[in-house]
Amino acid sequence: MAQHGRSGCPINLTLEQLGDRWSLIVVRDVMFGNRRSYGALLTGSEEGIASNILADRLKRLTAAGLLSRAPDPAHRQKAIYSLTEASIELVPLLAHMGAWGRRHTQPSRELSVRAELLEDGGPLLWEAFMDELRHLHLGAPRPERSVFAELQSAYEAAMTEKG
Amino acid sequence: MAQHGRSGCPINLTLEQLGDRWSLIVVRDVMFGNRRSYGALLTGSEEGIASNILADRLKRLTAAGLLSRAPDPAHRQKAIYSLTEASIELVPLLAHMGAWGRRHTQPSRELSVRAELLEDGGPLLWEAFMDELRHLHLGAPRPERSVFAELQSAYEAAMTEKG
DNA sequence: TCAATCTGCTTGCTAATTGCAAGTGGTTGA
DNA sequence: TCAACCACTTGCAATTAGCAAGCAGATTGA
Repeated sequence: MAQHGRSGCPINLTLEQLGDRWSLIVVRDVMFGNRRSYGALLTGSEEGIASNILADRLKRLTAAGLLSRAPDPAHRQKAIYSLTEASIELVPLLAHMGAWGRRHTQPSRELSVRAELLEDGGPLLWEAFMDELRHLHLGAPRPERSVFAELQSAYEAAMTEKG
Repeated sequence: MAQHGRSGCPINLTLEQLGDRWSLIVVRDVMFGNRRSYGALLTGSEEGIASNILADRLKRLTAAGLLSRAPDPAHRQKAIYSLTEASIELVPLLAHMGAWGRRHTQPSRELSVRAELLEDGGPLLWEAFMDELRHLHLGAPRPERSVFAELQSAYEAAMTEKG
């Protein structure tokens, strides 16, 4: 019952795993950007994560069971990171974070369209997206609907519109 | 459009405000524990927050518009901290964090009952709770249902059961 | 075949943040 | 009047963040 942490409160325990400035950014990029390798996460990073911090977070998240790591058959040096069921179940949390941020911070338009879509779609859309992530990361059968493609095309449309 | 932060992504901006180990703990204690003063937050802290960190977080959260600060008429030195509309709208986020923590960490039973109630109640319960918080913190009219009392009695029942 | 490049990290180093312990100075109640 | 109280500060050591450079194995191209 008594865990090593500060308290047994589930909110606190979640915060102990994810309560820092970078862990959820990494999860977000794997999840919504489908960036699956160290290099893709480093160079694609909107926020400019430092290489040592990325390396550290990949280790911690893997140790915590939020990412899994497999060798890339096409490139012996490379590893492929995948979401786990635990991190896939962060979808509703990230959707709410996006929704709150959209309302109470000053986000840029292009980077908000996905959050808006997720918010409007609600739990039904989240479930569909989670099913798709289970296909992409856990080898589950491919679902009919591709929320990922919907989010991506909305994002790209907003990007070209911006120019 | 270009804000001072790392990027304009709403998830990132939320993380920049709340992505640390203590900010949401403070909000949680004001929200669910109705701890409204520095002393109440310090001595009631389940996780044992340090006094300087509490002082720092109260300042930051107030500056960010997540708490408001008013003098206590009964005690000139004291201040009363209240939630704002922005922090009241964190209810769904905290509910999801509790739900995720219940599933993917090892929380203690007593500290999980409120999270369980919130999870089972869903968005309808969250809205009722938010209405009550608007009454307690923003002076809105008192709603009929007191989710606060429901959560509290469930928590106390679990505590006496534990002994 | 072999040099150039790429990839996934590591290593130094400095600045900022965390957290403990002790202190400070106004406030209150007897 | 004075001891207890209360809301913070301050000093200091330890951890963490973040920049810049380096490095070894893998791959690519001529």
